[in-house]
Amino acid sequence: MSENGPSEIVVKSWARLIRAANEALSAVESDLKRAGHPPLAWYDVLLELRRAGDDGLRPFELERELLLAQHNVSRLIDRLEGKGLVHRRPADDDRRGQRIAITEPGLKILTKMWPDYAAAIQRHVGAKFHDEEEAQQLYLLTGRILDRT
Amino acid sequence: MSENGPSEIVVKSWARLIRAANEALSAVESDLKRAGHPPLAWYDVLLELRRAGDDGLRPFELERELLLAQHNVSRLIDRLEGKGLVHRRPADDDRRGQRIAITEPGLKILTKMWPDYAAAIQRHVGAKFHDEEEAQQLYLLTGRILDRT
DNA sequence: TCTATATAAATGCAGTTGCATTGAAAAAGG
DNA sequence: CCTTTTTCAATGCAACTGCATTTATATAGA
Repeated sequence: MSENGPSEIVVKSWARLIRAANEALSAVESDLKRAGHPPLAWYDVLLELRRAGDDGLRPFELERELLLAQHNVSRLIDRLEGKGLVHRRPADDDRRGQRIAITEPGLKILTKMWPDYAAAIQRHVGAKFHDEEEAQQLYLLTGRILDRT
Repeated sequence: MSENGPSEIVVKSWARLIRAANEALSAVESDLKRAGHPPLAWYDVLLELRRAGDDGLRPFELERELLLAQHNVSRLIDRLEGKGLVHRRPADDDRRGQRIAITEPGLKILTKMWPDYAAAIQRHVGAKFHDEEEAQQLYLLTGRILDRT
């Protein structure tokens, strides 16, 4: 699969990949919004921070994990901090940097969002598969695109 | 696959679907930009318009085809018109509406972009597959999510 | 050590998107 | 018909994103 031009079927699966991801994402986002939740990006950040524990993460680590641009992370954290969901403190081993940790209210948001988020995933993605096998296949194929072996 | 909560593998394939689409899309977009091309959204619009032929399309038709918000289409057309790539004229059967058609320069953009676009698709998606079979599978699975049978 | 280079993060500005509203014309319903 | 509702498209405003630049600190190299 590494000849010159893309085959017909590659182009078609490219188009559908983009479209399916888009549609699923907007559907899920809109469900969440309707239920009064913050945008998904917030969930992603908070989830990473919960995983990281009390020490939190450096902004540039978040950047790598979430594939966001640097300035974007900077301002996303601004907003989350503004709502009291995360906490900024200087990194004690690098005076250029800081360390972002999740707060109690931040943890609450995560648990409050999850049921609706899970339901939306099931509704807009899970329910479309005929069996678990298909989910597994999609997992594998998207893994290919992400170079996960 | 339509029980209550999403299974583990559904959640994981959801996450990868979004991420793979994102990464592939930004990689392709960045290739195009580096080559001096306009954003992919322009390509999509122009492609639809070329398909539609001389009569062009109504903005709301573009909206449906491309899954864009109404006001977004409106301004996207503004920009394309500004560059002379499309042409607006009043719809003769509906005085509220208009009809958008592609221009000669618009057609040129399409043909100029395609080689680089195709190469980018191949590089960031096609090359990742082990065989055509896998592309076919992804096509099918994303089709499921889009409710194409 | 002292200078040059690289990295961490913030910020100003422009372009884009989302949201709500508006204006106009068409379709529907009495 | 005439009123009400719906549809098509544009626009003002706020939020967000991308891009380039800036500030500060750390690391590398002469």
